[in-house]
Amino acid sequence: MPRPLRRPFFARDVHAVARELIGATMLFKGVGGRIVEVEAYHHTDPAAHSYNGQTRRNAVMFGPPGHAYVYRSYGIHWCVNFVCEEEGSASAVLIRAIEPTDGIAAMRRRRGLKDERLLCSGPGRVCEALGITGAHNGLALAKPPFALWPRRDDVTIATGPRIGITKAVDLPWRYGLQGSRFLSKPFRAQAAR
DNA sequence: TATGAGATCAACT
DNA sequence: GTTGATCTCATAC
Repeated sequence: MPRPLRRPFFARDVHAVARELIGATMLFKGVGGRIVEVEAYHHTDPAAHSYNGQTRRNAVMFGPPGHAYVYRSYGIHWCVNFVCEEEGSASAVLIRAIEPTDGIAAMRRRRGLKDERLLCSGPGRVCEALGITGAHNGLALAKPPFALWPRRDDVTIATGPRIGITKAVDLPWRYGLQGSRFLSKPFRAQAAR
């Protein structure tokens, strides 16, 4: 078994971390799977929550790397990020999609769905399927209930513009597993196939 | 396949 | 009062 991902893994450039998370395994209370889609956000990026400085909501982003930043999206959903770089850098990787491998029955129950493909194909869906809420904001990723493992296989990474934002819309900071059926949305090169 | 409405909360103007 | 790092369901084509 490979060593779990710990704080030094996250204390690096947010884009490097984002790329390396593709294919990595993420579990929450034993439920989860293979990360297939993420987006990178940096405090110099107008689309990032940390762009305009620290607030109560985004405080975790300004803290040490290797922690979970969970926020409410559109008043309805929860979305989880992994804090990266050094303390104060306020950069994070948004987890957008997972290929379910562990605890699929629990995910189906929480999501009220049969289709495995739709269990975790979007940031709000990931949190609902894994049971992540604002109560988990600020938790360390290196210990329970989180468990993270590096990828063991070779992957082809697709990049493209991020989804659902209105600022810095052209920056290609969305990263995904090329050809995965569990993406929230296909990448352009793949769609043109 | 594509577009639109509604749900609902915290930050910000 | 407006706006989102969203998702689901309904209706139209």
